Amino acid sequence: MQDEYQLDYFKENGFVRKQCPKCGKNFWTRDTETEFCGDPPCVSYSFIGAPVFKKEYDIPSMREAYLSFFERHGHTRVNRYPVIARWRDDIYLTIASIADFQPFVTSGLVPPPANPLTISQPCIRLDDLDAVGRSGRHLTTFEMMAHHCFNSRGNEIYWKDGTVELCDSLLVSLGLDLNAITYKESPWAGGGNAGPSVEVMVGGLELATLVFMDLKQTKGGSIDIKGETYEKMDNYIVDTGYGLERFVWASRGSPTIYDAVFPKIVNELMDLAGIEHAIENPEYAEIFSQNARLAGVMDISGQANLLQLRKKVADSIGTTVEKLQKIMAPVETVYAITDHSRCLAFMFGDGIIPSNVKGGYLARLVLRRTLRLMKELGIKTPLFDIIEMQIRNFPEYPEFRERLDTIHEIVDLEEEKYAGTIERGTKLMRKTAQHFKEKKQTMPLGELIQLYDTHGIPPEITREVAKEIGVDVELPDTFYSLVAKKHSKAEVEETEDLKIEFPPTRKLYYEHPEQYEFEAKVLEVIENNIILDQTLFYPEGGGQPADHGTLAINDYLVNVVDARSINGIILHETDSDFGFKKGDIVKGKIDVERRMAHTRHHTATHIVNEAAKTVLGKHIWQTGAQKSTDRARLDLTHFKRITDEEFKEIELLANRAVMKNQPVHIDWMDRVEAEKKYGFVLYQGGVPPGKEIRILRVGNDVEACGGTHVQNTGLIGPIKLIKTERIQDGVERIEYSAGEAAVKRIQERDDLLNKASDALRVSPEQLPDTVNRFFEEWKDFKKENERLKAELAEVRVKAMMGDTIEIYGLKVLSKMIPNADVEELIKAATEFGKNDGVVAILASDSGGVKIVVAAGARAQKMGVNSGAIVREMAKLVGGGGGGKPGIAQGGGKDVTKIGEALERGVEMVREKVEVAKNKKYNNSNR
RNA sequence: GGGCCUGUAGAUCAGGGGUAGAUCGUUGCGUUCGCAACGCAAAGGCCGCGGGUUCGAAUCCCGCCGGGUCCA
Repeated sequence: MQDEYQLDYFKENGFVRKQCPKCGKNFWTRDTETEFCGDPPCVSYSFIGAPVFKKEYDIPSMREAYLSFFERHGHTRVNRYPVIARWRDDIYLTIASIADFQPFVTSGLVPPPANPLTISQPCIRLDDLDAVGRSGRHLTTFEMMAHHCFNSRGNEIYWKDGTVELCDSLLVSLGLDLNAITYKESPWAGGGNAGPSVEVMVGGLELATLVFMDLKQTKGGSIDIKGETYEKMDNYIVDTGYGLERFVWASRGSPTIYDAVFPKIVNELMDLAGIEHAIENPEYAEIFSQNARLAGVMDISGQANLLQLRKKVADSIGTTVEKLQKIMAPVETVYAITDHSRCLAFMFGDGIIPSNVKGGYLARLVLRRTLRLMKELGIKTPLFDIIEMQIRNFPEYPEFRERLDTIHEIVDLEEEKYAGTIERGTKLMRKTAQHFKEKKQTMPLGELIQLYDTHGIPPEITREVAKEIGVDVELPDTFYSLVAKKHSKAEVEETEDLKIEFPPTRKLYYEHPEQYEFEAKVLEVIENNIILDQTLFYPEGGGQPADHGTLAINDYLVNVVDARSINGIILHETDSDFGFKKGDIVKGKIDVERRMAHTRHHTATHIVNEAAKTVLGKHIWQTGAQKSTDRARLDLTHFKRITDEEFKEIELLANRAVMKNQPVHIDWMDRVEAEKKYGFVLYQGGVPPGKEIRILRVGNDVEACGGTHVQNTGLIGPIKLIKTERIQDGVERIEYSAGEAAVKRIQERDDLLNKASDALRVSPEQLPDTVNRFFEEWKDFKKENERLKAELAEVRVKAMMGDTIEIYGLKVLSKMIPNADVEELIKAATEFGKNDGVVAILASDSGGVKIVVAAGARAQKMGVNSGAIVREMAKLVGGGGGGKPGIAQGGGKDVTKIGEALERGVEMVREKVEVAKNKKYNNSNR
């Protein structure tokens, strides 16, 4: 690997290769005096208070300086991509500039938008969330300035030498002394690729990383890195990343990156929090500088490490940890809020919708964290105001301002939701804490994890409430990592793809969407799969299921039950064995009805999507769609439930779009050109591979889409929305039917309505009122019934009072009440039980056997247990029962045994009382 | 995508196989010149929906619908 770093450029420009005596890593420098690799902890920051460039920059001027430098050096400037990586399914956020070009450009499948190119890509990384604000250098959101160059064998634009030379020239153009640069060797691997790389160190700060990506991970590859094997790629890529914020910081030499990058916002927030931030005060500035220097050489992710940092800083400036903590903590919190709100501005500006899953969850995570930090400082300003401040501070992102209203609504809603969670959580915590207080126990860790995991109660709140209640809690620093441990990682399944080498199947379904029969030559037969040279069979894709149909030679015919596309080769799966051979000419026929239903639903999906966007707002984005013959569904990001009115409006607009009978335009376009013209909104339904993409336009909706579509919207027929469903927080699903399926759906609805109104003998118009009336009446009758039963019970009790027999001074009633239900028996028995020395044993024959026994207080004292009596009696009638000593019920099936059971009940009373008496007698004799 | 929690009176929640409860709110009565407070009383429940187990389900099991929350 070390040969990889022997660049001609280094040799020709007087560089020397050295090994760092501290970390053992190799590095290149022009300055023979340089001893260490230039990377903390081997060295510490030297640029603080000593800016490295000839002038101070802010974000826009630095970005412009960079991009125009590379433009002057033959690169094409490319617009930034969104921070939400919508074109990828493996990551939610754009974490690096190269992410913009993965996977298709880097794999060579799709040409880059320009080559070489330069870009300044906003990125979000939440890995070091805890360190943000404290370290003086960590940010969740940063712009990665980059120049990329995509080389292929025989067509190299520039490679390592050119890259390092460009880096040198850039730094010189900014006024840096070349001797100050150290290029540290640092092999890079990630995401299935790898290659040599150098880190560009200046003043102890890593300003950039230059990666030379030329390896891909392959089973059995010849190059071994960290236990994985790699092989050389045919295309090799210059992947650089220059930290815009770090460049600005280095140009200013301020104590923290936050003060360098957004001084205005930091100051405003300091004011809001009532903190004096006298960064001009030398003494104060020195504390922060020292903190940043020391933080630069330490890992400060856990509480313990933070304390260690505090100690070091306190020692070095001669103060106590407590005093330092008092000064640092609030300021660090302000820094964190500044960073987080900027992160949120980007997330929401690019249209992320908060959710409990996926990317939306990350937005919620940051948002809630920010709210907690604000609460800590007592900042009462609505979070939106701070985000708005950020957005107004980015003149270079005008697109964010257009979304302000939606962002306002979303943020306010999220703030409300969080307040609700905290309120519920606090209550629950109080209850739980009280419970442990009463038991005089410490609240165990498991309980706290449970509270956080299932109810989202952060440990800060837990601690606060515990203090208030006065109970001890077990709360370690590593709380969050313990929570993380509780959740095991999901296994990624690997799909084995079939290795087949054929020319791509000619797609007749695109060329002749109106045809249903075709002839083709059999190219290969693999088990039940047939590969043809051309086909009308649409393979499953874009949420549209595969076509079914038949393949035939003369009279010999087989059914096609599935069609799949693998790298452009279409496999036709058949349901039975067949005698087709390579070279046969077959006649294919697709199931027209099935195809038409799919086609209608597919075009309808685009129309519903457009209608939903009009009704709900521009923020909605398709997250999934599925079509079938009788219905289709569309999942959309939306931050609240779709109301009935909106539902109807979407349906109406969709049908209007149909009735306009608009043409459906389908064009194959160069991918780069299409992206330029329409933007990423093209990729609602996913990102298709390839240089050319199929662009579908219906009305205002433009999407890359590989499905089959009608030629004019009128052919869709009616679109009937069926229902909406909230499949996740922040994602709404709309279900609908189109064409014949819609007609059937409407008819089904009518049937339901008719059946319901027929049952009540009213017309459908009167159904709501009538149902309402019936329901009200039913409730009234129920109450009436209950009252009457109570009354009846009273009457019965009076009437039966004379039928009791005396057992040891207890009045015992044993009676069968024909046709009485359990409730009546209970009411009567309870009524009896109110008379003190009474035991009521009642039974009835309604729906089998029902038994109820009630015993008054004195009877219970004398040993009568209703539950035991019922259990015994119920056994006789072939059932079971139980209850409390005062009242119990049970039942069985054998009606003929009722009399016997009643007798047994009376007997039981006698036995119980006798047993109790003897016991008492024995006890008193002891 | 994978967990976990949850749905009971207008609101907040208890109960967790055996007669559906508490607090607040509502209404009426009492006390008061009136109000607040207080005292007494009452009204208000398909215990989310549909199945299953059981003599019996708000309670246990399964499915659906709704809400919450964590992880990647």
